[in-house]
Amino acid sequence: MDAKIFRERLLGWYQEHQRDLPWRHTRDPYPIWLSEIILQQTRVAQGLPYWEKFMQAFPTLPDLASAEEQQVLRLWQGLGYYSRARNLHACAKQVMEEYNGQFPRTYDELLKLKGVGKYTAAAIAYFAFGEAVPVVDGNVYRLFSRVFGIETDIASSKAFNEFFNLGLELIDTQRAGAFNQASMEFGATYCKPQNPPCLTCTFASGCHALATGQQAKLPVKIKKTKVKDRYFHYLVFVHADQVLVRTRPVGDIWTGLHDFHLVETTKPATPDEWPTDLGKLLMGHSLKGGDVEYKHLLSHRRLHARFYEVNVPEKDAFEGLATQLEMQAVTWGNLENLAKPVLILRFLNDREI
DNA sequence: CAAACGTGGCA
DNA sequence: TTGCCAAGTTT
Repeated sequence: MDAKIFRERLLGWYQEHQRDLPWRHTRDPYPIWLSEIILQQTRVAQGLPYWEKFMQAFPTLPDLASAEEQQVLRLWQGLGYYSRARNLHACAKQVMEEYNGQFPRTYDELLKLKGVGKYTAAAIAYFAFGEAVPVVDGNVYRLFSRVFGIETDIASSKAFNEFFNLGLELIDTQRAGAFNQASMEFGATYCKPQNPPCLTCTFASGCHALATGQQAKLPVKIKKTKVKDRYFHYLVFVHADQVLVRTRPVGDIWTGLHDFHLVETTKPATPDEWPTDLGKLLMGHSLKGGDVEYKHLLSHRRLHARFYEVNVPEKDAFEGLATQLEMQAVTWGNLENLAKPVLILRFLNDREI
């Protein structure tokens, strides 16, 4: 399909069907950057409330830069991929210190910012500064691969260059218009991963995938990792209105966030089957619970968390137990008042600790 | 460059 | 229920 035809159809569709999103009403790079970080691997419906929360709490870049990292993480709770929150904060400080509080205006400079990769740099360069750089995200991979019949594995590194170069051909450098927004929007809401409505599509004539019935096969994405199961047996020690929390170790899921002491197994296990003596040890200490299960599903792993609430009548008597359990970096606190970001699991909502 | 990183919606 | 995967970046 000719570049001009593609562009006209895409922009024609977009004019009719674009969503009204708050970060589209501005060219201020700050709210645009914030939206792009939040929307990495995240749907608009899920990210929008967070964008609003952040804009409320930190209306300007200096507000965010001068905040405590803990406060940023607390606001990010529940969104996932928490390194984004740390990079967000680090980036804000970086722009304040290295760029005099002004976002750099070019793709190459934007790429140097923390948490800003090829996609986000292109998006900001385009949306805030009008640089005609094509964005290549999951939606663009899908749209281009289907319409033009590209069978390159989109997980491979050369795929990016191939799609980026195609984007350069398709984008109109003279009057770039809303090309990038339109291609992402179309991929997100019309040329969907499953069951796209091809018969009424504006690209119905000329689409390679429709002509060959390859909609479900494209884009090609080779997946390799197999699913692993992890079983977390949480011990929630409770004393009056306080619980024992700890900082999660670096190098694992939820790094630096807070949760409770846990025993991990690779299979379902009851306390007496745990690889430590913990289960037996706790039998004498009113171990209750075991009825709250939190299932966490990822593309390549399944997390199963079960919670055991352990009542601690006297903190002093507990010290010996804590030593035996080899518990480290733990502190007592009221979850509501903790000044630290706490990993909110369903358990907490259920129990109102 | 493969692997790791969260969560929630959908069929 | 299970699998797929979404406006990606970092290591």
